[in-house]
Amino acid sequence: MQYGTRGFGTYPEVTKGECQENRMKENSEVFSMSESCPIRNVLDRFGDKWSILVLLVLSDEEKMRFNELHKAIGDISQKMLTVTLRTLEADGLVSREVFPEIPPRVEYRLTLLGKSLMPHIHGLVKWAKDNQEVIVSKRKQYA
Amino acid sequence: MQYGTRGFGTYPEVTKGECQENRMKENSEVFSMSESCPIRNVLDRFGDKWSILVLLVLSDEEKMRFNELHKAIGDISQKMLTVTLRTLEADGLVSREVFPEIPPRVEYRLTLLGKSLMPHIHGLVKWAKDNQEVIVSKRKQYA
DNA sequence: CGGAATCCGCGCTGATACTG
DNA sequence: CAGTATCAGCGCGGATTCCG
Repeated sequence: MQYGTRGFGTYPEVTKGECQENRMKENSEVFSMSESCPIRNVLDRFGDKWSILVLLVLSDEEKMRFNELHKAIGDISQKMLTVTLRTLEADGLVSREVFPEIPPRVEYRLTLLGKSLMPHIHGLVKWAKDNQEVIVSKRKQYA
Repeated sequence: MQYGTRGFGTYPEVTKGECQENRMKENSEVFSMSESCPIRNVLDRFGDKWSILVLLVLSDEEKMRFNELHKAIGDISQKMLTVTLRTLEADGLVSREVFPEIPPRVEYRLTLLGKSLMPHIHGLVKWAKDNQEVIVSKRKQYA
């Protein structure tokens, strides 16, 4: 089992590197910007195991209940679904509405901010779909 | 330190869920497709800590040597840079050319496949740049 | 210069049990 | 139904050392 398969693990104080200016040249798009770069601060949020999947599933329906999401994704644990949703909510990408009923009902939906992100996610997914076979085969060839 | 900050950790046999059909509705874009979905198989590769950053840096120059990449990224360890580059190479996104000289010289560059991915990455980065302040502030508000 | 190899700690993840 | 709480384990990532 070589590395690179996935994932993180430890992650102590590494990001203190404040994105290191990244000295992007004329291509510009200077990342640094004061204390923290968007790549580390924002994109890392989708580097977790489930965020993108949750966003994709949510983008298919106007609103979804907790268990709808759970079934739609399938192999996510309750805990991680909760954690992922909370994070997305904290970032303002997903809204959470609790209905004071019994049994409880909670509806999740994308916020406007969340919706504004989706085109880019879908672009990435389309690329992934278009190229996954090539990539998988290359991956096998690779000694 | 609450969860959601980042990262993975253990990751044993989870992906066996073969993307669970994901029953995408009329919005279509059926993911499943036989044995594995592109999201899990391809996008997960960029969920690691460095891949996107390496691709971005590489997209700025036609070719880069190992230590150029190392300096450009700044706070990546040699090991992780090597691992990341090897993975990207295995996936066919980056090419690696070794020059039989002393001292050794190795040049990395994006392949055509890698270049075809960049527009989507840049789209994501632009979104992140445009919205990072909002997100960071929302994150702070969130109790 | 550009790695390879090794060791090891930290914290995310999943499982399980419990609750209003 | 929609969570919360607790816990243990494992694998990622960093640091270090060595090499051609």
